[in-house]
Amino acid sequence: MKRLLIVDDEIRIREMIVKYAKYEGFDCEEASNGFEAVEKSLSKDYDCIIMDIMMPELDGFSACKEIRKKKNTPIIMLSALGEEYDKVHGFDLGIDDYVVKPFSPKELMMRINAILKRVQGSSIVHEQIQIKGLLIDFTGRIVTIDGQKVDLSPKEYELLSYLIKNRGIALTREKLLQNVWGYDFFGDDRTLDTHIKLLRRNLGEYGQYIVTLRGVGYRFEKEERD
Amino acid sequence: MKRLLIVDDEIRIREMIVKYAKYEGFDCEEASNGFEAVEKSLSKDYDCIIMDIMMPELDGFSACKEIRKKKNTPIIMLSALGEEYDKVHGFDLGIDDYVVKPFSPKELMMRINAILKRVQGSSIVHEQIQIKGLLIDFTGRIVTIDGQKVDLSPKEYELLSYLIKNRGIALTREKLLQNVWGYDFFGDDRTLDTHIKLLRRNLGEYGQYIVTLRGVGYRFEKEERD
DNA sequence: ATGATGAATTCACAAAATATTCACATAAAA
DNA sequence: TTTTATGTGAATATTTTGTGAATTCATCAT
Repeated sequence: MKRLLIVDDEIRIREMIVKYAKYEGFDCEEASNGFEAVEKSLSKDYDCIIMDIMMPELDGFSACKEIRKKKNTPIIMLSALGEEYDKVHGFDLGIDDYVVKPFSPKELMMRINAILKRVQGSSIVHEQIQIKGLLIDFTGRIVTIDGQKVDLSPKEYELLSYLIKNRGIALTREKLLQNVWGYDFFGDDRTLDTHIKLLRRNLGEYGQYIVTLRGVGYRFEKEERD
Repeated sequence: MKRLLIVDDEIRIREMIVKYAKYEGFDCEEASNGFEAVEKSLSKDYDCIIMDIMMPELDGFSACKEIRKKKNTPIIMLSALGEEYDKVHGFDLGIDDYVVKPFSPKELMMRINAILKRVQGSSIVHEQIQIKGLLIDFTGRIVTIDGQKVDLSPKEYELLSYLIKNRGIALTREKLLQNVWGYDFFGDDRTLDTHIKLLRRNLGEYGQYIVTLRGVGYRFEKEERD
């Protein structure tokens, strides 16, 4: 039986979803804020998480980000109409789908089923990007160089991911900080440099692919055609 | 139009796939064994390769390995039921997806489309302007002359950007200083000239495109130039 | 709780790269 | 020719990044 985690601060919404989900044969658990959601989802394996964006304590985006650090559980976001549309649409956080409130329970169930089917069918398919000998496996969160695993810290991995997913594009320092650190980073100027340094070191020869754009930021060099 | 390479020793399977793929708007080529597949895929750029595992001469895995030495073309493997173990093994070789035989053509098409979408995911449209051999890619912040990267300092790049975006238009020194430097530049008279000099030097033959308008400023020549 | 461990961040400089200035050469207008 | 504006190389100033060594944080096992 498929197990879902329903996250929303409004109990009425949770109950509504749970009711329909049970009817569809799902096993449901609930959480009323982001913290609970992160906690539960990391301690147990759910087949899918349905989570609201606006919540007290910890919002849906942040919770999603936290969960993604450790797990790949599919996540469907519930967003109020017009709320942070670009962010949801931006997909930076690894959201699998989103449903706009108010939604019909039927619609939501369809989305859940679609995702479960998709995930099932391709659960072994690893989303990955390869640049010559450098392979980033996003599904497994593994980076290898010529087949040898490279040990990266979480931040280094996040940074590399973002750079590589946007390879060939000039990324400003601000953009990098916003996307890898968060929308509220006000730390030291050298934090980014330091991580770039560590990343370059760990990537060995591939470190050169990270080119610095003076006065702007960095860019991961796109592989030239063969 | 997307180009596929279909590799299978059974002609009936190939034909079946080709038929559906053409219907979906793909351009198809075929190979009946691993050797042919390697040969073809290295001499041409395909958007995706669909390849059977069990084949005479050279099996799918070995062919995949060979291809990966040179190219990163997405590969979808076709595996007979019961080759489960091989699947996992296959992913280490850089296979992008697999489909179990017997499969529905629709399923295969979906996988192909999914992969093409994924691979092209990062290829967002780059805003760029080309003047003969001189290409300015604003998205990547890269300037190339006949495909060769040109190394420009931030100011040089900004200056070139502004000139080129306003090519064919006479730009006063004042306007250039205001737009490239800022509304509060009160430096030396020679600052602009010096940067123009450096820029011209770095642009080689294309330096001539920056024409000086005595008593006024500069203009980036629109097209013709002898 | 406590300490050990590894990661993230900060800090103070070092090292580059870039920008600006200056004195003078050159080239175009008057 | 004289005047005026632009081009240039070299010296100097400024800005931006890179780096190693703390320091702080967070996590985990004891």
